[in-house]
Amino acid sequence: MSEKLIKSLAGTRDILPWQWEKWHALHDAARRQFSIYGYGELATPIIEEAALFIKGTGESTEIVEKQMYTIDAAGEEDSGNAISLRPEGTPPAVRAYLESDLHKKQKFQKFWYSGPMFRREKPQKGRLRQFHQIGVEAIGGDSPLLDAETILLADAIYRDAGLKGYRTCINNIGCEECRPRYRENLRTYLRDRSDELCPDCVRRLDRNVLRILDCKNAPCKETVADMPSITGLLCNGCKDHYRTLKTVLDAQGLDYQEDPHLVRGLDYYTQTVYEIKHEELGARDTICGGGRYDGLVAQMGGPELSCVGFAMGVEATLIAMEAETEPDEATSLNPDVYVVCFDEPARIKCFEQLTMLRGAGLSADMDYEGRSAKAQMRSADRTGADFCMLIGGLEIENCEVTLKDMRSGQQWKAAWDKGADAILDALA
RNA sequence: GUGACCAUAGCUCAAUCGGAUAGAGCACCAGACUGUGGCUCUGGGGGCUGAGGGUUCAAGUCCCUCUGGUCACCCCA
Repeated sequence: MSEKLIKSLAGTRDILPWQWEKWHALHDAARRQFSIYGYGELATPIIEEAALFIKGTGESTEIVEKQMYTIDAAGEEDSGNAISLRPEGTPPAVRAYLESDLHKKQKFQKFWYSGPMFRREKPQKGRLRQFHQIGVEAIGGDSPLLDAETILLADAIYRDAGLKGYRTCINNIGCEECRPRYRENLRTYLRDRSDELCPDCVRRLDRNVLRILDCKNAPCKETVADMPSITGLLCNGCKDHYRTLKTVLDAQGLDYQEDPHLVRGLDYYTQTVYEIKHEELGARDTICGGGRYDGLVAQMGGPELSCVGFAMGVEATLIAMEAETEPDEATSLNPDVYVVCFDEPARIKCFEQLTMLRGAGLSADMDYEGRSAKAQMRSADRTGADFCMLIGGLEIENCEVTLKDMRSGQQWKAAWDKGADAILDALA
């Protein structure tokens, strides 16, 4: 073994058998709520044409510019066949919707998806290069009720999963009409005060003014705090949309807060944007982010359609869930029966009983390493077996098995072919 | 991508100023208990000190590079 061990790539993780419980708790909660809310499951490939994300996610976004894993499928430079590992789920969902002509059958569709996404960035806790998202896309509806529905859905999933210390922030960043107006407004306002801004924000003036709103530097925050918020500059349509959304959320009793400085990173968001944050996560505290993307479908060559959606970060959410609960023991398999072999000649007969137990639908296991009876009992105890079936020369001679209740310590005998029945009776 | 900090047994951590064979708890294995788990006691296996180079009589300890992680930034789930 002088070979050097190959390790997993930076920012990628294995999920080991005992780590699945929380993972499934979240996914099961999500599936329950998707069914209740009427969202259909959609799976799309992990690889897509790079152009899908360049057009969809946005050419100038950091994700597309620097973080996409892209290879040239034809093995040639500029062959036009570049394919990418998906960095996010929305463009593929829209692509699938358009490609399957679903909009011609029924314009309005609601989907959910879950799976791995890939972004080449510096790994950190809850921020991996292969990470997982659970997301929804409601395509073809412009009602603020739909915005409310997705927000309530995300909340329902978290409540169902037992998560507590999170808060929901919402904002409206304007439509194609009023956002450019606001952006210009913001730019002229801040340009006069550029000496108060950090170097990053000076750069943002031209590239992405809205991002200055959630800069973490104190001086920038102060400068921005005096700004007229976008809420006052929204067009009437956006104002109405936002007001209705809040009315609906209020009526549902959802605990949320307005954050006029909430801005999302992707280009395609319009109007409603929201984030769910968790207190345990530190600076990067968003566990779910979403909003409306009314221009995206048309931009990708489809009809003019309005959409809303969100994406939950699975790893980030799991960190939040783990922070809230006591670190519990590694989950064990808890078989119904563990078969213990007293002597070597009995081993094959033990396996015979093991198969019978399994055939009866009981979860059962045994030792395969030829260890002592004592060691086998320890294994039985550690895996959390409810019963042991003990077999040695004595039992085989008498054509019976010895059974032991691991909680009470009581032992009794059963006929060789009645072992499984005896366990089933004891379990009932 | 930028900056800072960190890396010692399966896990959590020790190791004085650069000094001798790198220790402890937990976990694991075995015995006490000859056909039986938990509790107790006793013993045992386990380490290229993340990898590679350098300084030195001497490196876990100092310097450089790499890898990985953590934190903040960029950005975002």
